[in-house]
Amino acid sequence: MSTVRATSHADAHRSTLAEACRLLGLPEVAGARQVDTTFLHRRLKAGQRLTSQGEPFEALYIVAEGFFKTFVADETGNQLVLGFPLRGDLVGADGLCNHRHASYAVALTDAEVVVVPFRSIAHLGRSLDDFEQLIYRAISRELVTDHSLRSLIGTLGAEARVARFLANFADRCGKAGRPASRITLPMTRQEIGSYLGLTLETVSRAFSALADSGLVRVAQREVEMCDIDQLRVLQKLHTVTAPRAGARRGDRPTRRNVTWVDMLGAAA
Amino acid sequence: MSTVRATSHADAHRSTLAEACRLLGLPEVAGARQVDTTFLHRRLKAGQRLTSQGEPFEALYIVAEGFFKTFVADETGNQLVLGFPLRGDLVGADGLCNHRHASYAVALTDAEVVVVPFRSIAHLGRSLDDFEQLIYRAISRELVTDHSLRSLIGTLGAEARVARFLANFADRCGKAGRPASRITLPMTRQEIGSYLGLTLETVSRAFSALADSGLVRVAQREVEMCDIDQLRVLQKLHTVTAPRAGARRGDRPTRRNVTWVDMLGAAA
DNA sequence: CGACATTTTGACGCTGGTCAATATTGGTGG
DNA sequence: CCACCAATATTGACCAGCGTCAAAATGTCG
Repeated sequence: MSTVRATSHADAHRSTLAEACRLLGLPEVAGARQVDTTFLHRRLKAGQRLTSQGEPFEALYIVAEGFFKTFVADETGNQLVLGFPLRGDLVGADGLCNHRHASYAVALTDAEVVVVPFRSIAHLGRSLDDFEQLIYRAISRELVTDHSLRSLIGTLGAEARVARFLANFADRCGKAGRPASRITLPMTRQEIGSYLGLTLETVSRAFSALADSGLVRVAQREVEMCDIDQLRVLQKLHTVTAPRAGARRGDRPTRRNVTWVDMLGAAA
Repeated sequence: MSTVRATSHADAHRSTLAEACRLLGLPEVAGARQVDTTFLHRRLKAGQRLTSQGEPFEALYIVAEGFFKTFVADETGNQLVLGFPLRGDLVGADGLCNHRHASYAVALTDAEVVVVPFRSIAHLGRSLDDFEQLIYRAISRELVTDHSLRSLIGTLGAEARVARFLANFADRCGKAGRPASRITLPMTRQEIGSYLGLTLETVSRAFSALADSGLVRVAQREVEMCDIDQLRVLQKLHTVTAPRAGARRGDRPTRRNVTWVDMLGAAA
């Protein structure tokens, strides 16, 4: 169940309403099976846009595979990252308000989404009143996650933000059916920084600090979570921590060339 | 719960669906006049709670009069302010997701809300399919405002945050039918700071700095906006220097974020 | 009038932004 | 296959914005 949802046979390009419920992680709506409505899928390659700020709102999207980033662009053109949707997340809900998308959504990897057309939202509810509740709850969940992010940015220090971001992202990867302990980040340090309200340098330093304290192993975008629970609760992690078992940084400059596989082998 | 009963007796006011639309500032739904459904009002005194984190979700609320603050409380008990809803704003949408309220809503002044019961959301849509769109758009608007706040906190300095907060709050007061140039803040400095991710001292200093530069006049909670447009676009205001268009904190040179432009171009 | 909450202002230190140099990766062409 | 280049990551040095601690001023309510 790693890739495309098993929509029976060859054409895997459509999803039933019941499958959409499971994908969202919400309890299946009553009577979903009687409805023969199916939703079209859409594939995107890395770098492709799904929505654009200001463009007419046509549909909601449920991520079925791959990673996205959503962001707004201010007047000067630089972007502020709002989130990193992955499998099971809703994309495009901010377009309902003015019938115009209020943010960009770009695929960070090859991806696939379930397309929920605006017409379906408007009319399917007439024949199936549980469907609307599904959408309500999905949008409402967006609000809740947004608020928890606000508490992250508003109160915590840089290292704690990065730590919780990693724990949160790993959890979501786990729920999406991927291994949660070893992840490959689909986004750059700059994008993480924009998301957390930090600069890319600070993010990089935070990664190093977390690695020094043994909570994670980092090699570029490959991250292994050594102590997820600690990451999740981390409030403060000062610079100079206790000497950790393992390689001390700085004693072998050229030893840095260890690959990701090498590190895993050495640890075992 | 008991408070509902307490205020529901006798002279409690009611609103029609069309009135709710006007209150929300959204285009009136077609066929709204044919429906005889009316929504009960509920009055609150200053300090009274409208929703509580964790309590069962029963209804959405549209603020008709007065000011609120919404906040979440972490494990240690101190609160993080999420927003300051006033007339026309939706309150309680984060409860749709898990049928439990995810935040507190407390009246900062004597207030009045329109109660939209959960049952109405679920069943009225059947008989009037435009009604659900009204709720969709109201919730979606919450998302959009949340995102704009994120950009505020993530990128701007303390004085710019306070300046834009004042401009934004004044605008909303204007839309709510109050004079926008002279407002009485219903919240404390600490609550503003929590909302903006700052300490109360920093908020106070920002007020003084803005007053020194002549953009506002501040006397405790009485604020007079002398130059709202300047406040709205303020990005940096160091000390007593004239407001010059300089680089904002957290900004990077334009050449460094060519990535998203490339992405947009490539994806088109 | 007195106790308390809120606000203002000051001094100091640390976190994190800024500038800068280097290392690593990935892609392209000779 | 290797040289070359752009994008990304890492690390260091510097310092300023904002949090922290502290005290005084102003406002509020009994």
